[in-house]
Amino acid sequence: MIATDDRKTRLQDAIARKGMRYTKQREHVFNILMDKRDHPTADEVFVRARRKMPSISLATVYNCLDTLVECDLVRQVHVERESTRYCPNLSEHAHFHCEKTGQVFDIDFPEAFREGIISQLPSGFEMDAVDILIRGKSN
Amino acid sequence: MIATDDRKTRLQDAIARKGMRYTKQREHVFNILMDKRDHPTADEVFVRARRKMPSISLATVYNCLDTLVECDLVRQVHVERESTRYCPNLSEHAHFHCEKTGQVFDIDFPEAFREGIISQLPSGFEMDAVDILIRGKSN
DNA sequence: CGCTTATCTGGAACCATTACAATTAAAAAA
DNA sequence: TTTTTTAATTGTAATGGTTCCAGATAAGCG
Repeated sequence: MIATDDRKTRLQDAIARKGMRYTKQREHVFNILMDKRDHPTADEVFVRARRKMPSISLATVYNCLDTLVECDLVRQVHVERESTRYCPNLSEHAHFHCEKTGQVFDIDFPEAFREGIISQLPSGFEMDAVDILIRGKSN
Repeated sequence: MIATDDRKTRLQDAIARKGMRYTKQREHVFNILMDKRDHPTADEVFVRARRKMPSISLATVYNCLDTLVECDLVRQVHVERESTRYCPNLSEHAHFHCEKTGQVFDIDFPEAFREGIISQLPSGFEMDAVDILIRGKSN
């Protein structure tokens, strides 16, 4: 299908741009993140990956995830010191962590926020990125 | 001195309120955090603590820090998945993480921000707290 | 097709934190 | 004050997520 072709092309381009190699493992891990955008941990990705690729190793899953982050295709999400989660949503957004279920949700946040935060910085501080984690309960 | 007395009273009250016991170790660890508000890790607190109390153990430092968090006297600060840091600033603020030096700074943020974030939440989401981490370079 | 070298793999190593069991010491009771 | 109770401290072992390593495999260029 066209959507899947686009995805593959995007992955190929991003990897080529960094001078790295296209591998089945990288493609498979990327597809897992794109198919179910539920902020899985490396271990959860490993479990899903093995279903269609039983020979993949946990080390490779970590390697692939690092590569995807490096290629700006996915982002890491940190909740306290829990296992790192992975998020393929590249638009600027915050994360909501439900204290009851442990789930993580994407929350859009207005453009104005970024500016507001920057305007609050003392001189001499230069911002590269903001991570906003909202803790609470959903439903 | 009066300032130190106030501090001690505050610690005693907070601990008593939770029905816990006042110990030299807890007092010592609390003083370390209050004296130099530079967001130390448990290990850094351990190093400082041993200078005046050579017999204190790392396990105790972790226990004391947990207690202080429990008693709402200090807060944990998380930067990516690095070691947990501890912050005695209880007012609502963000943290700035300098990518060059690794230092963490407190950044005030306007009341309006909290409201703004809450107003952005879809219905069914209830916020307890927000953690804002600004990544960038200072000086 | 062959060659070079990045990537993959399984397992060992690492590091922050937690768990545990024995010892010590708050602080309540006598 | 002394005794008693039991929470807190201590040193060490265990845990869990992640990284490191060395050998095997496979991209992708010529």
